[in-house]
Amino acid sequence: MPELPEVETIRRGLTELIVGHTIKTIEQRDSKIMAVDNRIITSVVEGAHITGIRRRAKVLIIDLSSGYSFVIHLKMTGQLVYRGEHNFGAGHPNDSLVGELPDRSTRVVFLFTNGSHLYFNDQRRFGWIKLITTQDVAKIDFIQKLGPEPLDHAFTRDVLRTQLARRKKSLIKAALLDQTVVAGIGNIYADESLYLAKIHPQSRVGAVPSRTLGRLHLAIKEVLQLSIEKGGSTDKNYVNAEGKRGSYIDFAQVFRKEGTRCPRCGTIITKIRVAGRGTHVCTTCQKIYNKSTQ
DNA sequence: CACTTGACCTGTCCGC
DNA sequence: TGCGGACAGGTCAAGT
Repeated sequence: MPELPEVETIRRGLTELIVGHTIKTIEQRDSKIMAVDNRIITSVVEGAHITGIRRRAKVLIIDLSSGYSFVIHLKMTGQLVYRGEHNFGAGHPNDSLVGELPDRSTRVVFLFTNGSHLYFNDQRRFGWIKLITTQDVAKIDFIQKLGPEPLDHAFTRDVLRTQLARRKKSLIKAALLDQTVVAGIGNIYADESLYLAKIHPQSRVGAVPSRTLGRLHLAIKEVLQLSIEKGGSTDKNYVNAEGKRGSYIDFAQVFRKEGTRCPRCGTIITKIRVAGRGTHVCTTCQKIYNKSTQ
């Protein structure tokens, strides 16, 4: 479940590993994931080199010298793993979660002229890769609708308040998961941010006091920033560009912590269902705001 | 328009 | 041991 910190970690890793590389060819093994006409691959991909890698929300954008870009969404179980010409064989003594590649969940393979490979693995096949002109990336409907990047300086307390004002009747967790409100937050960081800000996920947005939303703004930034420093969170599937785990999950306060004690007050953390998602909460620390008392 | 729910997928786990 | 069903959750389509 790559969210903003995981995708950012992959972006940084791939920037080191493949920017400047020239693409020899692409192997599309699953048309549900990627279905680009081979004539287009020949004309704008083969022989092009990678000029840069960007991220918007949970989307990765790989720019090519030909004026085209790969737009990649990892969804739930997508991975982008690089293997140099010194391929890790089976039993290589590293902490890679991924064995020999390609394997049965490999959907797309990028082959570079220096003999190295980039593998797109996706167990559940929710992810996708599109190839469009670099100019058109910003015109993709999904990207156009995205809300602000939470780690940008432009994302102020007031921006969060304004964005949330459109969803006054929603449960606050549902609003945080809405990519048009704030971009890049998924289930893990929604739960962690709400815990840090001491807001119950079933609170109605319109009932949460303005200063409490200020606390939430700070919590979102803190949680995402810490996770990037820890290389993201590996629950089961996520790996970075080198196939290695992230360690943020060890720092999580509530996510997947049901049955353990709240670090702040000692209450047992419970797991409930909010907005159709498994949700972790300390019912003592996290206040529920419901009536529009404001 | 605002908001909620189900579908898309596959691997894993739990109870019988 | 095998098997059905629930569950995982990012995003979109369809529903209220």
